[in-house]
Amino acid sequence: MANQTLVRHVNERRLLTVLRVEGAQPRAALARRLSLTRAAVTSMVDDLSQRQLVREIASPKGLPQGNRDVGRPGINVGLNPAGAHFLGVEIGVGVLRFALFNLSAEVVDTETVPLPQGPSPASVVALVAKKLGTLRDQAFYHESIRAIGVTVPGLVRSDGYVVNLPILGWKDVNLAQLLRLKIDVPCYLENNANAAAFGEIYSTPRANDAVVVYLKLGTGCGGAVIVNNRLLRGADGLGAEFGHIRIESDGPLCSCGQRGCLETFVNLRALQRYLTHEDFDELHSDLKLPGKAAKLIAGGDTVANQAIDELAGHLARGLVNITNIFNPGEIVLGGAMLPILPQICAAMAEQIGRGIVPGMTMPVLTVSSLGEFECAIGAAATAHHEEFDLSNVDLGE
Amino acid sequence: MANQTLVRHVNERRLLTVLRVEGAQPRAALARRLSLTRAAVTSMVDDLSQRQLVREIASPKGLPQGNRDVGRPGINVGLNPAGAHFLGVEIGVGVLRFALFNLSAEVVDTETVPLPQGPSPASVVALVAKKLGTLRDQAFYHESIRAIGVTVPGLVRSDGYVVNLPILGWKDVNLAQLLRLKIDVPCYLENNANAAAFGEIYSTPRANDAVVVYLKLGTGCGGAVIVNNRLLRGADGLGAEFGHIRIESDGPLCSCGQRGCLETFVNLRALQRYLTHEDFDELHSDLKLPGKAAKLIAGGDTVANQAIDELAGHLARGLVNITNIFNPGEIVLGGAMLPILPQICAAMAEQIGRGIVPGMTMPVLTVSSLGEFECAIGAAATAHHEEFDLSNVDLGE
DNA sequence: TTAGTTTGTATAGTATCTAAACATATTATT
DNA sequence: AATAATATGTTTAGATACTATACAAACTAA
Repeated sequence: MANQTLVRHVNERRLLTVLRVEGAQPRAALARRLSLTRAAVTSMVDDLSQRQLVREIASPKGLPQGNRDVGRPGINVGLNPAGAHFLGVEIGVGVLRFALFNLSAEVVDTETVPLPQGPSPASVVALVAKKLGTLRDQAFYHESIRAIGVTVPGLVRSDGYVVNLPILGWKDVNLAQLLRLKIDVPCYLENNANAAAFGEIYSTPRANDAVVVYLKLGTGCGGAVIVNNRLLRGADGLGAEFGHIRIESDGPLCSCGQRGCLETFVNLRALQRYLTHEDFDELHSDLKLPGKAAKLIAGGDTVANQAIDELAGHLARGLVNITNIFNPGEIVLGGAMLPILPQICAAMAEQIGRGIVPGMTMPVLTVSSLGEFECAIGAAATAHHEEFDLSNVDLGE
Repeated sequence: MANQTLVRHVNERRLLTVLRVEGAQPRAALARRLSLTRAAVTSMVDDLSQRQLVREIASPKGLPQGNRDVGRPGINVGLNPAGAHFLGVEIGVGVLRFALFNLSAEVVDTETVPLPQGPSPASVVALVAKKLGTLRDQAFYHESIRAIGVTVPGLVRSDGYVVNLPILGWKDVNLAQLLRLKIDVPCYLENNANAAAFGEIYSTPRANDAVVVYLKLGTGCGGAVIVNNRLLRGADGLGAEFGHIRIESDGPLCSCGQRGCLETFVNLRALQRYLTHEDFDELHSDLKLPGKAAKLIAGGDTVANQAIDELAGHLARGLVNITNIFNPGEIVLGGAMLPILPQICAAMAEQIGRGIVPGMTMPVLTVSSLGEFECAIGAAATAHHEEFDLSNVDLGE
């Protein structure tokens, strides 16, 4: 598509994105912001208003251009949050998490549903369809759910196949197709680390040209990179497998078959090892461990502090590589280690600063702001992005 | 800009890109290819024809749709190669290389000019301006040079500053500004590895969604990544510093201050060390060494073969990390090591295959096709891309 | 009250697309 | 050789969505 409707399509997404990121504004301000005439904005607002996506907002009153209080005051135009909703689904181990986004990309509902061990893909899809039905029974959501995003804790190929998901017992499942057969709105599939990263920049928008690296630290060590508000994807739709950066010539055997992978030094099991100097089975990795460790640290526990330093030392070596490769402006850490991430960041800063190539700016280290539902929120953000975000406009080759 | 002219702008670049990549075609074929009407293509061709960018090509005759030979034959429309030219400049150590592109992205002229040690930025810019003048003295190029691309062997920040170029003795030089003051066509600045990578995909176009990793092996070990026909850039405009991936906990001291960097194991000096078991000074690194080594290998020399294997072993460890991070469909090797790159590729394949995460497709290992002028050609490609390539269309936030 | 400023809408003009019709150039069939 | 079939390239009318300009409306400042 590269005809006149492309222009409207682009400008509509530009307008919606500006409203989402910068909030409600009068038409005249939007016209200046988008380098369009007021007439063009009037026409777009009329159209979007009819489609329930934007609305006039009585107060606070929109002020005229400049600081001066002269001139006819504008009427603020803002997103109509209830005009569209997006359901985000995290398929986790033993748990299904839902997060519902409105058009303003705000979380308006969350739910956690237990999942049996080794659930069949069909049963999970049925639970998603059921959640959709339950939401639609409420008049408020009846017609407004536009798309669904689903994340899985593993590799999602661009054709919608879940190639390998040993923790769920899935292999070569065409999850995208299963979803599409049972659900009558567009479904988007995403890896959980990718989604969490995307949720982060959607919830707290960064500059358009920001390069953000995201690391999800939990039972494994997944990653994602965002450039120009888009996820970086490889040839198979994979990529950013930061857990398998090799930081040692030797070391514990990794699930990938190599030795010395970052993931073998930075995960919950390793944290337990650093804390107790004993090696437990991977399957017993304690999701509450980071919380306990955080308490120990707060209490001034030396062993816990040393354990954090040891983990941070390994992670920093991986992050030096990652920084030299991507030159990110920001590195966001998230995942189950959330409670101790501030300590980890603090422990790494100096080592990373020393390791990166001269002339490169040290990335800002931050902690994810989304918490437990980060993947589900990211899934919702993925769906929102596909339907309404400017950065997703396709010029068609 | 998101008004009607955007549509024409996009379609024009789509058309020019299709003609460049797929060759001359009748208007009807272009209309099908671009999902436009024949009328729209007629209008565009009229316009581009007047601007000397495309022309009708008498033979070979354009065949009608399908295999059948019925219907009025089309008149092939192709690029007018002489309609625009782009000068690529490589600022190297002791040498200035020029490559001239025509609109079809074919190299129509190359030249090598010696450069004194530690040349001043101004003197280099003067040599570039002189070359431009000389070309313009020829009637053929008089009005057609549209843009200039310049590469430097070091970090180029997005604001046009060359931050640090110790081999030339430059530091914090605003080269972009110096060029713009002396040269009356748009000038684009690029790091040499980035440019070489870009030249490679421009000379042999890949699929639009191809992920290509490029490594430049010479006195150092630079890199570049291309996604969606665009170079990946970091927050400072840097990134892809593959030479500073750390593959060992310890090792020779690197210029970046770390130990264990890939670059200390994979460069000309290291190759010399593997060949002779003696360590020479970096400054004496012999650019002809790879050629000599290739001859030894062709002669069945055991030591040379072992040296290649040793170098390939280290490089493969870096490439495993890079592959897991980017999931590239292809890895292209280039640079001064060109003569021995086929051997290096062969020696690495198995090790890389073993190291990458399960489920990921092994990238194809290829050798750059451009040779000595790869950076200058890449610089010309950068200029061509900025002026005429679809992948450079900006929707404006 | 009047002038000045800014907003939002209305109207005319413009660019560029699509759709449909048509003249043209060729092959296939009678 | 005449006619039918098919595809190309151009022309024309209509649709879309922008800009430019004008103007009524709503406010502040003098």
